[in-house]
Amino acid sequence: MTIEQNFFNEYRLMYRPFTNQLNVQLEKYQLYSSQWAVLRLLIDKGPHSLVEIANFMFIEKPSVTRLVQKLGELGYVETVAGKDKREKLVQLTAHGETIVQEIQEHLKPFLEKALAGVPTQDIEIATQVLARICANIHQ
Amino acid sequence: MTIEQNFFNEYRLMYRPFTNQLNVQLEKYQLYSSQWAVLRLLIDKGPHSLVEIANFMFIEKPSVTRLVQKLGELGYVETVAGKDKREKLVQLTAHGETIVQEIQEHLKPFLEKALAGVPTQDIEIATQVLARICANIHQ
DNA sequence: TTAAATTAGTTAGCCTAGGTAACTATATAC
DNA sequence: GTATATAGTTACCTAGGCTAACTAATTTAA
Repeated sequence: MTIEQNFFNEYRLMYRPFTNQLNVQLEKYQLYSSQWAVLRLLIDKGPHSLVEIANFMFIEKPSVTRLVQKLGELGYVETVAGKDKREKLVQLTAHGETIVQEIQEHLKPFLEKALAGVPTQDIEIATQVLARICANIHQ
Repeated sequence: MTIEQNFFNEYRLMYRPFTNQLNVQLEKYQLYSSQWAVLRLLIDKGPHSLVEIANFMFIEKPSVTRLVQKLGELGYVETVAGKDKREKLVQLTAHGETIVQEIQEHLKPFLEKALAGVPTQDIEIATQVLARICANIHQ
């Protein structure tokens, strides 16, 4: 087994357990991890159109439509007119901003437990590796 | 955004694009990445029962049943009697072993391209980080 | 300046990769 | 010898995407 194969093996092995447990953490906010990813984007980088969200998350437009619809029903986001009549800007509601901050606090111990015993520097290196792969994959 | 949040952000962002492209690579062998993961386990660690595969991959028994059924239809694996009449051991067929080696060669450039520009040492660190998280998550 | 092409978003229906509940058959414990 | 546990299967459900085909608005080009 090469070092590359081993890396991607571990990468894949972690995905389900982590996502499942994250979904459990998010249950009390009626959210799934995919929806949480949208909220994270909005709080970190401000309002975005649906196409922008799709490009950022590397998913297709119809997937974004559903995610945003669900977040809208929960009252966490709202859409406002964009720079032309086609575009919709998605932004957090006041309630949404409060909830996102609450969730971030709620998730903190979970994420810290997941990374327990890992030196900060190693987390940073691993983060850079993942980002680099993402860039490599998209040419 | 904390360093932990940033790590898991990058982790999640990479998942779909990578899996989608891996599935494209595996298309000519009529395999999906989930099925490939089973073949990888069998070639690396020898024959396993369905329950063992489930435990190793952190998925449920019915999911393994389906994966193994599909691999059986393709002629890549076969099941033989286990240590009692309930247990089935899943092992690669002769054809399966040939194919797995062929696929590993086929995937090599793809995986290397994905990790292009990443120092070997950083890959190792990232691999350890992922393995540690996996362990932390399962207590 | 109108016709063709492009872009933002939606709807409908599909797929992968899982999951749970409930079952059968065999094995173990009391 | 009955109760419990274990290996595997079947049926059905869910998350988190996908493509194709559409509408409405905008831009390009003839």
